[in-house]
Amino acid sequence: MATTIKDVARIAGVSVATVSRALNGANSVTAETRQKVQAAALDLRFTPSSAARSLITRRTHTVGTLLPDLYGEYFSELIRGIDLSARARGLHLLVSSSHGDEREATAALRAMHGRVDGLLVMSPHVNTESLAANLPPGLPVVLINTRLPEGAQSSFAVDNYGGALAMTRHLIARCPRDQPHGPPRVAFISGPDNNYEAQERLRGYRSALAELLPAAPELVLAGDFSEESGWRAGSEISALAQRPSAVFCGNDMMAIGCLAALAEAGIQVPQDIALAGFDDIPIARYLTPPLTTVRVRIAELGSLALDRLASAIETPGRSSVHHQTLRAELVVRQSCSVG
Amino acid sequence: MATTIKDVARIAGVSVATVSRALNGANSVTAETRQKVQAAALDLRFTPSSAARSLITRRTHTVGTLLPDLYGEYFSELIRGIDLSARARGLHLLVSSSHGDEREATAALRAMHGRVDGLLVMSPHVNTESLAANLPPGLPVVLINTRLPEGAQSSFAVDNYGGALAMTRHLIARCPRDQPHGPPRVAFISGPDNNYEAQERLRGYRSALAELLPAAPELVLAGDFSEESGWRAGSEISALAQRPSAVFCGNDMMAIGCLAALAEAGIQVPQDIALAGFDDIPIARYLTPPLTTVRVRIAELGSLALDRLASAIETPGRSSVHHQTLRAELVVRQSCSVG
DNA sequence: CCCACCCATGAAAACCTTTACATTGCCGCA
DNA sequence: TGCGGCAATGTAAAGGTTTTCATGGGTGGG
Repeated sequence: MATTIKDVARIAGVSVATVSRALNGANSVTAETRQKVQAAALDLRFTPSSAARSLITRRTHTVGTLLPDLYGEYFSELIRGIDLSARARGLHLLVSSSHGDEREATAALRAMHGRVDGLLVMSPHVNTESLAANLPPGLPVVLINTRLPEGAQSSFAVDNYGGALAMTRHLIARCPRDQPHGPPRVAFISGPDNNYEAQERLRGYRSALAELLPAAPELVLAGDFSEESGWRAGSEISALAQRPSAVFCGNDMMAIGCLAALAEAGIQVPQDIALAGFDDIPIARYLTPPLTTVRVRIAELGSLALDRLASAIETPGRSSVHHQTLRAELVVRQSCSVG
Repeated sequence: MATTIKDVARIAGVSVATVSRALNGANSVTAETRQKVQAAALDLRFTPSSAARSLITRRTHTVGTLLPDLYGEYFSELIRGIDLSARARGLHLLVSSSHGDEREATAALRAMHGRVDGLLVMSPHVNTESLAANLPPGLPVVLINTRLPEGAQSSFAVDNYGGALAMTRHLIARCPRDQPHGPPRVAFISGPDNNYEAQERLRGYRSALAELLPAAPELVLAGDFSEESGWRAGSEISALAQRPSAVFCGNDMMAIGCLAALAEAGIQVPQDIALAGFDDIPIARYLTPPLTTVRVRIAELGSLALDRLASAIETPGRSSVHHQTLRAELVVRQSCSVG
């Protein structure tokens, strides 16, 4: 460790205060003095102790992210977007993830205490109360894809409901009424029960069904957003006596698994059945067939949330809470083109 | 901010030293006193300031990771593995990525100064000298997939060379000598030039070629590990007058892009051409056709590296440097089954 | 019964930086 | 010439915790 600001002061022949001022760009320092100090600092490879600095400054220049998981391209993209904006602002990124239950999540929350200037939260296990209870009062927080709280936090969300609604409508409409296989029938592979996004997508599916096929029963298969669960659901569908005309998967990962299961069963997409996903992860367009999906600008979501958090950190007083919902747009590719 | 150790001391009616001892589990505290202190701490929602603590302890309980990028499932998996082990040890994770050049990389390196107890480095832009120059002398560092240095850092690597060698051999062997389409010919889609892993994989390809097809010229297409570059290379291959019998992609992402390009050109895999990737990312098995690839236990790689780092942090003296290479195993799926 | 020792606790130093306040020296103006 | 004021720098406090050393009281043995 060794070299501290005192060493620099000694070598440069000035006081520690002057060193601090010179290195932090304060204006009341002679050019000559500043140069002496900088030379000494460079010479000694001085790097200020961030612990000491943040002890007095009460700034860590670090933001924390609380994520439910780190698995798959969705989070990969999200973190990428967050990281992009964070680095642009000179902020460091502390990641915490995979907390299975609320106890773990609040522990993670408390652990952030004093390590971060702000928090990006995307977790099904965290609600407004537990945030208030486990975080220092003034800490800026931005929520991602959680239930819109009445509370004081800004939030960003994707229009999961609208996207799912549009996609389900599309899947119903693509199937001509007078086709030989009977009426259109759309199955839905759901995400984890406690996941807000999954719930919203399911809600969108149900709304469209109620609207366009009020008589038809819903056909929902349990999934958990993993490829494997998509595969299992796909197998179930293959075994069905009356095969649906389309399968709408709660996310792209499950669509990938489902596609594999269908292929294994000799069911062709889109000829025999249409397939759609949600998220438009980068590889979606490269599947065979390219996957119809709902585009969510995941990286942008992360970027925007971090931008918002950064500005909340910079201007602590003006807590202009605001909620933004990002549109989700239909991306029609071959996996559900009309035979 | 407010509540500090002093407040707890006042409420509990003891000194700050006793509070510190009681909360940190020191043995020389009466059960009664400890209970009083804990009650007070709980009551005031006291959380120690990590800045103050690490100022004196010289421990941050945080490890940093320097990654070249955050794009795609490879890094998603790597971080997942790292995070898994980190959380098991109560360590926090500071991620830094996407530094395009050496200047950015060293800046990121210096920024870690004092924020972390150890560093996990996987970057093409960082060498032993720049590590030594930009980090405090005693900081434990573990390298991932870099050129094995003579230096004092432990390192973990995947046997990229061996994996590529085995895969190329397999691709050559699968093609019977007396088949109508002529002799076996294996193309290789390379990764970024400055990437050590990419270089090793290319080297493995070349070795196998030199060994089994000494007369044949190599066929290397430029790629950069992204799906898109795989797609471009796939298009080039489709347009080739004399089509190779197999394409070996430097990683799975490029294989996905390449597969899409081939499909678009009406070339069937594996009937018309065999396709193989590298990494065995989770979705590889769910492609159509399922992708033959080289399995790299990516998450395990991250876990092991972090475990190593953690033990280096815990026992600073015993700097038992060691280098470990993880085997890469062939995973044969349908994308290169013999027609 | 007294003394030595140990155990629980308290007081204070140390960690390193920033910053409010004090000081010094200089210039210009009266 | 003397003084107000300003610009540059120094001094010291503050930030919250851990830890060393000191202290006090109690206990066991002589």
